[in-house]
Amino acid sequence: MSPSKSRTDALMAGDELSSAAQRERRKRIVDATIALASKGGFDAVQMRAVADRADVALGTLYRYFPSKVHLLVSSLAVELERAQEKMDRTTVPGDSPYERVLFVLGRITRGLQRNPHLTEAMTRAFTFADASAGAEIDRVSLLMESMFTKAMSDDAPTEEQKAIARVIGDVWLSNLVAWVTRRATATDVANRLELTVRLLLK
Amino acid sequence: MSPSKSRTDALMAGDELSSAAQRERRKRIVDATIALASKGGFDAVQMRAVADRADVALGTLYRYFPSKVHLLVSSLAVELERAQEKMDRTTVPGDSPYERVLFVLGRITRGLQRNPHLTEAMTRAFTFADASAGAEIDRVSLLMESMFTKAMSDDAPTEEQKAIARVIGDVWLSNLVAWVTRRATATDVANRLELTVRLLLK
DNA sequence: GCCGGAAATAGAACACGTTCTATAAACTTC
DNA sequence: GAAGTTTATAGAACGTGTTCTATTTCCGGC
Repeated sequence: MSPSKSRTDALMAGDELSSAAQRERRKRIVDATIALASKGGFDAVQMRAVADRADVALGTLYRYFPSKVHLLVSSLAVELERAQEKMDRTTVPGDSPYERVLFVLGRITRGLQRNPHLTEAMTRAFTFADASAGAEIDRVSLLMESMFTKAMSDDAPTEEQKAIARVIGDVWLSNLVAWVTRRATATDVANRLELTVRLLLK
Repeated sequence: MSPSKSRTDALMAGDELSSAAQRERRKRIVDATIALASKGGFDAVQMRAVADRADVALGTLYRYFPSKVHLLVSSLAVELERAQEKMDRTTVPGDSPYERVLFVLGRITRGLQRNPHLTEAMTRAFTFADASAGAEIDRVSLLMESMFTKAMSDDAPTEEQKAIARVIGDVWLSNLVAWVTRRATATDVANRLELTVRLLLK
């Protein structure tokens, strides 16, 4: 089914690229993706345009990322990691898990809403991903989960906390999608998230 | 943006087609869609193949459903309505909302899992839909919400119950997608749903 | 029955994701 | 530093969703 799997996976993992030139190419590709997505959303991330902008050949792009969905989900992971790092450098205010989770949620949500096109591109790729992008999806899911468990407590999360974090993640994503597709306003999203977290943590 | 909107909407609404021939065409199209999706999932629902199988021209197909996503989401609505009707004829067992919701959830989930390809096609279309399919999406969302609120109580749902139903719907969909993309087993899904409903209703 | 406009048809055409081919450049290893 | 291998390049080619065109069929009002 996928003859060159191991090589491709190695390239996708990203941390372990043989040469500096390759790490650079990869970065240029992700940057181009984010730039195009920020400007025009999912549809504007056209593989030929990404290749052009990143100054690589189309074939090279496909060697690094086996599909548009992989590309966008990997970029989402990159963005979430950035957000996570920023969050780690912040002291999250609030006395209860409820307050702290809401703070984190609000912060990230507003961050994403500041760049609607990018958010649209990434959430659509994320939810459209098929089995072949399972690894990337799991990576993002774990990032999200840990984001919320960290907000609940500094200690290692309990199973229940993980479950709560997953539920919050699901609701969060679904509301982000609703916002992106104009079926919900930013206020709707904030209200629903607040309500959800209340149901789960109060 | 969409010059022929009103006409298209009329056709899409489906209940109000001018002639019997048109209602028939529409039904043939949805049937063909479901048949193809059942056999090979999202990718097998090719517009030319749907048109062929429904015995309509490609242009006609597009007159009735402006995109593949509209087509699949409308089919999902049809299927959910069927499930809802079946459920309405059933007396849902269980003394608490918790038990009753779990029953409904388990029933529908197993129903969908009996036809994995169809489920894959529909959930992917649903989550990939963009703003232009907002109406269809809302229709399906409402169906889902009412499914769960009905399980909670026979009376008109409170705001809190609606909120809970929405959260359950979000988690349900997300787990269905995880199952469809092989990131979760049927058991995983059942466990997570149970856990979620417990958190919300116990 | 006939006419005019709407709807349906067959099929070409186009756009973009993806794959393939042939060639060139960049590396490894000796 | 030359030979062989891997990686990158340019661009053609292909598949499928979507749109367009020209023609034909259908349907409601006369």
